[in-house]
Amino acid sequence: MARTLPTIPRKSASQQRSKATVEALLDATARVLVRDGYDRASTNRIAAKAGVSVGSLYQYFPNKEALVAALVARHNREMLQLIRDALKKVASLDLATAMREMVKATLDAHLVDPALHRIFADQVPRMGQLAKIEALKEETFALIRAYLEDRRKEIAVRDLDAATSILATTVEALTHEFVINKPNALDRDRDRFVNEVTRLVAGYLTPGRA
Amino acid sequence: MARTLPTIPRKSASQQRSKATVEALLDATARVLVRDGYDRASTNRIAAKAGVSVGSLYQYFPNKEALVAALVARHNREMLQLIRDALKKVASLDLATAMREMVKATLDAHLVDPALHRIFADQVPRMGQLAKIEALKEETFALIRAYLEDRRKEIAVRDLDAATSILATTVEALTHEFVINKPNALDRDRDRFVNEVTRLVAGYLTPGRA
Amino acid sequence: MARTLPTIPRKSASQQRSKATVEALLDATARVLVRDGYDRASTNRIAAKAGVSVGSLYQYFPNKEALVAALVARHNREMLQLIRDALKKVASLDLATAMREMVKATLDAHLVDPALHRIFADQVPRMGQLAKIEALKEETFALIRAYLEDRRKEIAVRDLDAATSILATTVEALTHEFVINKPNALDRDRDRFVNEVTRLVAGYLTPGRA
Amino acid sequence: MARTLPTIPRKSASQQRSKATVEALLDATARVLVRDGYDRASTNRIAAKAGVSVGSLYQYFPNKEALVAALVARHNREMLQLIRDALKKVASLDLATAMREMVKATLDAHLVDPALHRIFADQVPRMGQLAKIEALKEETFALIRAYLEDRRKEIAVRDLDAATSILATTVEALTHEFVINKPNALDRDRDRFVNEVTRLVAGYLTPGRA
DNA sequence: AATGAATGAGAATTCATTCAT
DNA sequence: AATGAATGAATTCTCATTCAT
Repeated sequence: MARTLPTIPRKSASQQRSKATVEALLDATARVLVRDGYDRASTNRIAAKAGVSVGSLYQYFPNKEALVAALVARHNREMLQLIRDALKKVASLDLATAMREMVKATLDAHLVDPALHRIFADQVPRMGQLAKIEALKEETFALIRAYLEDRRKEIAVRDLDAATSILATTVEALTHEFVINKPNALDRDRDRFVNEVTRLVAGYLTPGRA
Repeated sequence: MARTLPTIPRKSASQQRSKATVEALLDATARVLVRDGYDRASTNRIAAKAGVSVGSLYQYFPNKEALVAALVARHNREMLQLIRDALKKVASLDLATAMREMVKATLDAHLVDPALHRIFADQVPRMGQLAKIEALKEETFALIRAYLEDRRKEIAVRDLDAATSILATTVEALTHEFVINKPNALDRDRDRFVNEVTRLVAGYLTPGRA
Repeated sequence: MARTLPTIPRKSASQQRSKATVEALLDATARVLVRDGYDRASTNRIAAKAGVSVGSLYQYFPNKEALVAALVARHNREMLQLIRDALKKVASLDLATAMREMVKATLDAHLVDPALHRIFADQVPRMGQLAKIEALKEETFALIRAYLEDRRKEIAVRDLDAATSILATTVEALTHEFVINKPNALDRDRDRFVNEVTRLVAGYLTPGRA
Repeated sequence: MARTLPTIPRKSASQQRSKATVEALLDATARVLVRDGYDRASTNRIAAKAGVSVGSLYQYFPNKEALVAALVARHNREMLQLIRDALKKVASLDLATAMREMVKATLDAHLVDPALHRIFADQVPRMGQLAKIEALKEETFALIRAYLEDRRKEIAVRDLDAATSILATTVEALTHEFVINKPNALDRDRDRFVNEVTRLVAGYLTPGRA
């Protein structure tokens, strides 16, 4: 029997395969990290879980850090997408409403994969490449900052950079704290959390109004 | 006349020796962590830096985690002491002033040993015993909460627990963020940082007043 | 004509490699045990002697105990094979002759590698997995028991299990004692040893006949 | 108040104290061996259990092996005493009865401290000094041999040394096997065990009579 | 004599990474 | 490109023994 000739161009096929392998590896990394913790997440274990040989892992990632960094990046991209979408819709809204949407989006972002997020926060050392994967922060900063610029007149703070930092950090930290350490409070009353944080930051930007 | 009995108990000599060894080990751990990072901080390296044998290290700490945990605890205790002292003096002061003192104390606490603090934040995995040691922040919570209780009437937030969480988390996170990622801003204008954070939290507690 | 497919499966190469490594490790373990004793037989030393890295050792054996257990098992299997072969041929023979063959086979078994056998007896702690590996002597028990069952009528002992235990233990212990502690006696007069032990056990099974 | 002068001569006092310490150490060794196994029985642990400092342990025993050897020796002495007493009374008795008494005494000896005996058999490596502490065997051999000499005429074996070896080894091994691996059988029917073993060895010495 | 802190060689084991097939 | 066997440096931890007090 004649061997069937491949109908799909080789390159494309292998490109697709590559992509699938990379995704499988990232998925496996996430699962192993969550299940076993960072310290027990060896490259061999991850490759096995991905149904791929260690050799293949190193075909796509030069070292363990790069693998984890890629996963962090993917996770951040997913979170960022939510923030981006939310802030896109907010341009025309008043400050308080805009802040509320931002808080909600941040919360949604943190709920994308809380278990994985927790591992990143608690166990993955932020050093080397990992230290730099703060792209999430940077774009969030830029987005917020752009919105505030638009509303400059309504805002009581002169130094927009500082205000943006404070805003972003506060919302991020409070969301993180509650998602990680007080998930029950959120389950019970998500709206109250959003209200309070919104009030906190809105009050900061426009004192006296609240 | 009977031979004078030794007034200093026998044990004290070796007890002092023990204590010195433990201190040396903790100091060495701090130095090695800061210099080499968590991953390169092996027990042998730490013992060597402490001028002590590995055996001695394990005489006092059952494993590496316990050693680092003890250091974290010591560091936290030092930071906590500053917060405690500040809040002690604050009982009779008005809200805004009290908040300002709290922010200043938190900042001082973070400046006790920023390099070490950064290692803890970035590299030391929070698992096992380490996860629990954050419990020291429970005392901060209690202290703040007690103050707020006293001033309950002036405060616009009903749920004191939630308010305390938000307050503590916000001040801690902002301080951390600026100490770690924007040290220059602090060097340039520490007062402005304190002002802004104070305004943020005071505004949250007593809206309309600011 | 289509390219000839490789007749030898890909895997076989690496499978053979694996097998060779395992064999090399077991051989090295035996040699190191005999030369240096159990306590000095470190996994690193064994790996070195096998011309293999420690890592490979742990690829195939989860810990030192498993390695030694595998060696004990291999040794027992070799010994058992001799017993098995001997008892196979003995089914139709009379009791005294059968016992003699069993004694001879046991002696041969103990002479497979007396030095190694001595290490096992004297130095290898029988704990954990090792404790269970003596289970191989269960097959000896079963073989003997089956033979006795066949000859039940000629035997003066009612409880066959007890008789088998006594038989097996006696022959084993005497052989061990002489091989280990009185090798000269055996060198001088192997037949006398066989005669005496045979008489001992045959007399037990069929008193009055001897 | 005047210090009471010691009424008991110093030397004797400290000699008694020494003896007590040594006993405490041996007792502690036995308990730790049984509880934790040979590998986990460290000198520090033993000293602690004995209520004595490690330093003191080394005052009385030059090294760990000597300590264990002393314990083995003490245990053997206790066992031997039983054998000795039994064989003393047996001089005038006929072969079968004498053998029976010897088997019973051996069994009693093995029941002195079966747990400890098992540790010695299973876990304590017989090397160095330990290899030589077969004094038990040697004296037992001598005692049995002396008895057989007396009864030479009734015995069918010419080589008394060989016969003694076979006798001693057989009884010892069977007793050991049953005490260690078939304790239930003994609990149920101790007499049967004694009967069978007696018959085995008596039949060997005086064939045709049984 | 006793104490117990200190020692440090050495053991088991892991895991990121390489490379022959 | 994939495979997975092999590598070996590095790490944690133990424990018999010593010795200053």
